[in-house]
Amino acid sequence: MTAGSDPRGRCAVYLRNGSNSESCLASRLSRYIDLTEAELRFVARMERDSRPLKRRQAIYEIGELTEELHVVKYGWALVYGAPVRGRRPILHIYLPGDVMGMAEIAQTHAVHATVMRTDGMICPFPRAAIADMYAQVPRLGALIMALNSLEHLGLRQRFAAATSLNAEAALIQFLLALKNRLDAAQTQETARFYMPLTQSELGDHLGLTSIYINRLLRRLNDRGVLTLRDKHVQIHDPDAVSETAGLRNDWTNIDQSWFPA
Amino acid sequence: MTAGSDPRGRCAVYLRNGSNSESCLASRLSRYIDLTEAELRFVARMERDSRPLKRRQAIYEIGELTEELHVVKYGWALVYGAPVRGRRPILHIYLPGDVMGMAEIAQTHAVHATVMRTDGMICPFPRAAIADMYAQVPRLGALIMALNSLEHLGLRQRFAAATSLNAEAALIQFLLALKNRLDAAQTQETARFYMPLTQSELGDHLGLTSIYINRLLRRLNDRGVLTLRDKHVQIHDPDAVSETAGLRNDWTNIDQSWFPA
DNA sequence: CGGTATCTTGACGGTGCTCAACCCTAGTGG
DNA sequence: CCACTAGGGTTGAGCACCGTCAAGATACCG
Repeated sequence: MTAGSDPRGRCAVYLRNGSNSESCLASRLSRYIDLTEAELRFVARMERDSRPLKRRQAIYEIGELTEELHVVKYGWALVYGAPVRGRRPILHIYLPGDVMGMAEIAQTHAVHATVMRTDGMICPFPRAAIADMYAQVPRLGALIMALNSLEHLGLRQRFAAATSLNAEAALIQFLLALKNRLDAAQTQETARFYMPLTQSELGDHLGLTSIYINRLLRRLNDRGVLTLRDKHVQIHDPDAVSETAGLRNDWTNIDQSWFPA
Repeated sequence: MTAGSDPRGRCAVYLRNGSNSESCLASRLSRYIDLTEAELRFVARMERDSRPLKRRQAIYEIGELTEELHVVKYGWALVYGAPVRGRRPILHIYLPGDVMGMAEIAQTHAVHATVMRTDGMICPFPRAAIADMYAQVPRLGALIMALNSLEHLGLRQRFAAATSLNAEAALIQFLLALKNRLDAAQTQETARFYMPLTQSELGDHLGLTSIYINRLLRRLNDRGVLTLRDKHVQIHDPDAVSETAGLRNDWTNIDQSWFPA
């Protein structure tokens, strides 16, 4: 199985140290550093237990006690904010290889709901493992922290888009950012990529109505910029897209100069 | 000097362990945990060097090499995104006691510009100190991480506001969230609080024009909800405000159950 | 095959932007 | 003391982007 063949984003990639792994987290981490044996063992322990989930199954409900974090082994998960004016904003999208719950690690109870968007598999691990990680495999802790900061930066970017771009540019920027993330997770690498969200969900994520999303997609399709069909996005005019989006790709490189030895 | 007397947010509060400190960071951290001697020493080292800055002085320019993080000792700092359509979005507001640069710790060069909004004082410290902190004073590292997650959650909240609230509710929510943060930093504790941003800056932060901000403020003033005059916000009708904002206050308590001993 | 979710298209209206003035205050220099 | 400037606030007229409402068409799923 080659990377990208499974729309849900299963991972089966070769790590740099020669071994291979079905762990999306390990493969993603090894994109940035060569994992030591101890680090690989720690990651394996984080993914020891795994739970298959169906589409629409909740991982956290709002207000629920959250004693564990989760690694996404495969599948997509959506983070929903509290309902407001009859609609539920989608605050974040978790992809395979992501660690879910870092943003809420200071809370005893879930602030937002997290729900599987596709069938998938997730691996629960106790919150205290984060502290253990810093003590036992500090370089891994720093890397996880760095990846979390990428999530933070991505959110700032989306915030900037929501506040200062028009709807079309925001939509294009979202699709481009998604492609960057999928590429960084090594599950896809083409101009055509899997995107299972409905137009209504796109609207909830971008703060637009599904009706307007529909009109935008039609317009972009008619102009030959990009196509969304059969849950796959195909970018026909990457230059036009990159230009209107004006998006940095922060997902490919991270600075390790401050990492502990 | 009592807390809140200085509009710029100078700190001179008594720590729980009996000593007192001029460090906003120490006072803020000690709001959550009783700092040990070693932890206090570490914080003091982070604030050893301090640099006075004037309003409008840049801390980071976009693209600049960032070898250091900074603690805000007093004053406000604004994070500006790249210019887009002639306007520069304000992505974050740093207040006294905040650690600046955590969101960009994975980048060698500044993604966003950070500029002093008021005169102030900041304390640079090397990025590697973050890694040292996890090694030497792990509980402090976990706390800083938790505070960073609060910043992350706050951004999610603002994102939700930008995408699913109308302009009036977004403005009210912003002011309320600001009050929560100021209260958590123990620099203010009243219904009236310092807010030095111009209407134009409020617009850049909320994705609205200064003209519309002006109309909204006038409307809220006429309805007796709140007043913004002389750089101070006075909330007259807290109930109406809380209701339209529907805002959680995550800044008062954090979960320490997973902290290392 | 029935029922539900999703997509599509049209007509209309409102929130919030644009453009264009004008005012007020503080600061500066003559 | 006053002219001049810059930054910020205030208000009006007009309009565009995008939401709302409504109705069908299509695809998915039991």
